[in-house]
Amino acid sequence: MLYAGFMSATLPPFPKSQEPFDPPRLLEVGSAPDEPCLRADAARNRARLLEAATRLIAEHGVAGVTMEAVAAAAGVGKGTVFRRFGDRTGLLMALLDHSAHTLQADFLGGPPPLGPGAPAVDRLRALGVAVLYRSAEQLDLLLAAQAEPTRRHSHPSTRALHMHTTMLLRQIVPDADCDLLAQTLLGYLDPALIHHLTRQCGMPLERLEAGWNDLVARVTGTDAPH
Amino acid sequence: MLYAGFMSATLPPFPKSQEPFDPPRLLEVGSAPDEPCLRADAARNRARLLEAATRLIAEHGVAGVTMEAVAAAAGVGKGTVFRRFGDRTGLLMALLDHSAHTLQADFLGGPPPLGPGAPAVDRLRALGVAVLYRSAEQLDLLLAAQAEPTRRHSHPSTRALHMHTTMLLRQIVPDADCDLLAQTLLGYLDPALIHHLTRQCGMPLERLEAGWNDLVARVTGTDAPH
DNA sequence: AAGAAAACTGGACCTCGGTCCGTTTAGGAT
DNA sequence: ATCCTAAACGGACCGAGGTCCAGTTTTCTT
Repeated sequence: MLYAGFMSATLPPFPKSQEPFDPPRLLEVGSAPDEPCLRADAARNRARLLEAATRLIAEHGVAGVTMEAVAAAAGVGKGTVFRRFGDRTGLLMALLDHSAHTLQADFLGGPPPLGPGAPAVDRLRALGVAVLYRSAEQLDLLLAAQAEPTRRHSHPSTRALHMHTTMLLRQIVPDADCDLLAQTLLGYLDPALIHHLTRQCGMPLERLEAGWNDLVARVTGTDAPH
Repeated sequence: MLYAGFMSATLPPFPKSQEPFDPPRLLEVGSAPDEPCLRADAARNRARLLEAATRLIAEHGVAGVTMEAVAAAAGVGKGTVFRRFGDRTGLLMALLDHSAHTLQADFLGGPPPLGPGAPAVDRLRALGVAVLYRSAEQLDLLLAAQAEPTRRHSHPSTRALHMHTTMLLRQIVPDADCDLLAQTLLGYLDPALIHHLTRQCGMPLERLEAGWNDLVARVTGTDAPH
């Protein structure tokens, strides 16, 4: 959605297909029934590739996920991997897609306090904690998937999280610049930061969790929980 | 300071030199008179390389700064560039070193409100604004120099900024987890975020500045300025 | 069923960051 | 002045990400 423009612009008469890539359709709420419907062989190869990548991670860690290795392990050519996922980041993101989608479903339509029904502050608190633990779980993958700085904030799942946070904030502090406030809050949940704090500084997750609650309290001007 | 360990560990009997690199000595306050004192030729080449890199940026933008191109432009071998700066990030960082050092001198010993003498809250506000404008100026370089997520928070200049921020916070809200609070605040000043907000969302710097002041007010529980 | 367009495939190829190691040189000691 | 050694040098080399395009397969149309 950022490259599509210039990509198709650069090949006037030729195959004209291009603009491949995996549609990380996330912003839609429920499970979208309208899969982009890949061609049968393409869908099969996509599945194989994801499976191969997962296996490689299990065996050699994220660093072992070489585009060539994945291709080989899946029994396809390298070009196929790139056509499907765009680049390495795209492949790794695809691996994270499921958990991202789950999280999203949870805060959009799941049970309170994460989902609708609870007061906004509580939802916000729950959101941070949920993200925190999910990130801690998949930290390596998240770090590796971290796109170049220019794209970080454009990824659909990031956008969705940001939109949701902004919306919650607007219910709590309607007069603030909730857009910026949301960015700040989410910054606290950045995988790189979590990595630094937990693995390099040795902080336990509980402290980060407390820090989140405190942060929410300060930023929204509400009381800390309990 | 993170690699030194394992690097020297991997070459037992050999040249044993290694652990090359540019000492980004930043944490020392004044200008350190004890340069690591490179050999004459090394110092000359270092200067040439930085100059060449600067020229390349001016001509082709940051993307034009290829290690090989820099080496060629400086009339040295590629190995020399790596020996001096470790990797591309190191080279780019070195380019930023001067402005980083200036900023640091300013908040450590410059005139108020940035330097000592003003109330801590004012210093904190001034700090954010200063960082904001410096980042906006050197945004491309900062983005390109952004190290892999694992190292981001270990860089000396980042550490220094963090330490200083923590210290200021401790004077304002002694009972808070100032370490985490500082991380949050600094997260707001992350180049990637600034890039996103100003260039992708089209926000003017003034809004970011206001956002910073508001954030400081909320986090420290003080009043917004004016 | 046949034909054509669209989509997909695979691997040769390119670039660039990073490593290695045999050679050269600075500069202190004798 | 000479020697000696640690330091610096440079460019061949390697691996990985990413591009390209000629050839193949699927799917749609008639």
